[in-house]
Amino acid sequence: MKKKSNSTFTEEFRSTCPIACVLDILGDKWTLLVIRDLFLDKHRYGEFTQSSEGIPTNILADRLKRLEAAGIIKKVLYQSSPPRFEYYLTSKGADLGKILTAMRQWAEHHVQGVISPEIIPKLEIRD
Amino acid sequence: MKKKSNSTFTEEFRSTCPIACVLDILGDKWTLLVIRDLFLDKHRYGEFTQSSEGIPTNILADRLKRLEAAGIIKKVLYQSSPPRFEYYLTSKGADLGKILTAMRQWAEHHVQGVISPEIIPKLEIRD
DNA sequence: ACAGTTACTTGCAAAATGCAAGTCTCGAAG
DNA sequence: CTTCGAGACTTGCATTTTGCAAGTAACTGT
Repeated sequence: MKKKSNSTFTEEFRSTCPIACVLDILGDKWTLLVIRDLFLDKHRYGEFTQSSEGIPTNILADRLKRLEAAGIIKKVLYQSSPPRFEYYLTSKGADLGKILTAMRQWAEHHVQGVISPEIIPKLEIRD
Repeated sequence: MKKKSNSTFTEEFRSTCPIACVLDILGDKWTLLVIRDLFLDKHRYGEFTQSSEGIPTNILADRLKRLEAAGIIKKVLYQSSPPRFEYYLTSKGADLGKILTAMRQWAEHHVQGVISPEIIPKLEIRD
């Protein structure tokens, strides 16, 4: 009897390689910048749009949806009329810090002209 | 007198943020998979095309060109008629190892079903 | 009643990606 | 010779993703 491939895995990911999987989740020009902003203590839609790279609002809305679906961020209601949300990293999302740190260090060594932001001492997580 | 902004920096990069710069260099679905393959001791065009994710050949050619232009990889002639090249990481490229390691570890913790490849003991670098 | 704020959504043009097929150079087989 | 096949790309075009501008919706403050 053939085992039915129930797996959403193959639908979501190109291969079982961990690098490929990570890229399928956040391998594009914008996703990690949203994550970066969360690490810089930004939490609201408007704050993300104000970052210097100028993310288009439709892309931002899409990325927030995907990141929430992936369990990397969480939407938290902060006002009920009209309903408004803040976005926070989950612990899964907070673990991306190591990737961002590795990127920052590489850029500091190898890309002339980068200016690294202050590191936020304690990060708020919502699971 | 206004200083003329000679800087290719602003043409190449969206902002001075190190994360944004790294993403401008390798923030897409394929670039880091080519880098991964180099870390797995693959060096020829044909080897890259055979990886399980199935990179389209036009994309591969384009990424190799960009990575070479960015000083992350180096083309090395291994046969002269017809001229054939192998691609090697430069030391700048080899420093991306920390980013890949961080990604691998995140995936091992947070993505069910990934299968990590063996790590190649000593990596050949060509500067 | 009306302007302003926040958080999106929609429509469409432009760019990037993906697939198949084609090219070019040479080495070896017949 | 002539053809065949391998390796490394390139080209053409369809599909998908991105980017920009404008629009919408639910309030709040004046």
